[in-house]
Amino acid sequence: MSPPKNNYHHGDLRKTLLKTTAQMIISEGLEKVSLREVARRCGVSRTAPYRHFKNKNDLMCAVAEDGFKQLKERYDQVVRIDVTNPLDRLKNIAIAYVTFAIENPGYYKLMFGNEVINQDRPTQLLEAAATAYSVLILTIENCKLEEKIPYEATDSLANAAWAMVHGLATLIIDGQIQVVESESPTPTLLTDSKRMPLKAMDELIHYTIDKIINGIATKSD
Amino acid sequence: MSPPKNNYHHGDLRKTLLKTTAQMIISEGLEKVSLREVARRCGVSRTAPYRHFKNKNDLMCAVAEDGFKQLKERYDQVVRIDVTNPLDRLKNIAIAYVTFAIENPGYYKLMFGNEVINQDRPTQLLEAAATAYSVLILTIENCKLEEKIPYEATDSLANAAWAMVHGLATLIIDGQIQVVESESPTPTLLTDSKRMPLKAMDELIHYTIDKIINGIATKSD
DNA sequence: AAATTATATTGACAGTGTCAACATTTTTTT
DNA sequence: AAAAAAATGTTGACACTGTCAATATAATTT
Repeated sequence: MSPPKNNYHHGDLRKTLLKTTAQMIISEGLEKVSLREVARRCGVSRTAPYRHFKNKNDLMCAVAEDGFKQLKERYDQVVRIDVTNPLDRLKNIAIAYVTFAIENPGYYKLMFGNEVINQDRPTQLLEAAATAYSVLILTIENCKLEEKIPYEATDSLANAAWAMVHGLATLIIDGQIQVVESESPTPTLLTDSKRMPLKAMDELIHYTIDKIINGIATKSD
Repeated sequence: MSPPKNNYHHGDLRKTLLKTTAQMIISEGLEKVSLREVARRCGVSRTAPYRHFKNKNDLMCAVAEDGFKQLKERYDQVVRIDVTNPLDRLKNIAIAYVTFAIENPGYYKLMFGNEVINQDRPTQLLEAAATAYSVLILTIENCKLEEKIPYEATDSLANAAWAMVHGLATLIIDGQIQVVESESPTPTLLTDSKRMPLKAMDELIHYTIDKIINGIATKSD
């Protein structure tokens, strides 16, 4: 109620914990996030977070939930764009997905990996994930209606499409396909094919997504 | 030289450490592997491993190297199989890749993630990875020669193919696409599309790989 | 036999997540 | 308004982790 506060009770710790964790993921990286360090940065003791979250997993799940909402936001922006061919919308969704991963690698690993978050995920998180996923489902269903995609099970199509863009995203953010500034001046090994300049990286993304859409749009048998 | 040994010097610790680490990855899971526990199981003190490996990263890299050799072995087995259409060989490679990941999730995450292994990987590891990768390269080049794949840059084609199967593999082993025993009796949420019986999982793998091959085999523009 | 090298050990430090026990503040109930 | 209850925060402790320095022992070389 009164602004100065007694300084024992923080006042809005839950929100501050979430914000601080998000900032740490963005600037320091997901693996650097520790409950103790987050608490430290909130100016609070090591165990204070336990009054607002069951444990670290619980806190991270809440952050991941927000991540899915952000991703959904991007999807919505894409869906608003008019397209003549619904496959273009599917392609735009794919690009938005990979772009999100590249711009928020920490968030992405948190949301789609299970190194930080374990398997018991709260309903809210599952719902946020499902909500984002539903955009893909709807987009695919629309493609089917306009006969741009074979009339196969939407779930299978969605899983396949998801798997493919997920692979592209993770390979890039895990540094398996490396981005370098210019043409690599030191051709050391055969692994050079995985190191490529920024422009080439962008080309690879579009190239791969084209292949993905092609694959999805082709009947499989 | 003499079999009984003095029991202070282990005798063959390096090899034992590698074997024990591999066993732990397989039975306990990658994230459960700690240097101290490995040492414990080898009946040796916490810091003994440091006489044989620079640090934990170095040990894990050596294990990962072996993983790439195992993967290469599987590729070689696949390549020995005769096919009329070279695309079938590419498909078999893809299946071998995903199967390896599902059967050895710990190894796979070690090899293709960067949670355990950091970015400075020894040359030997890079070489083992490149050797396995070269099988994919050769298979693709063969497809191009027989005009089953458009004549685009092999690197781009390989990266695209790799990304797609990598996504399928990681989604499965990270439990994002769940395997359940029977038809799920409790239809809780929309997320049900991701939980599927074992047979369906196998079908999804083949289905997705078909899509991937289709995509690769289609000219992109 | 002596010196050197390889190998293994204990002690220590700075981290981590999480629990129990305790303190303080806020809210609710009497 | 006073008392009880609930919410929120703190310190101490435990069992882990990776890694370093200093030390001890065994094997090898000189």
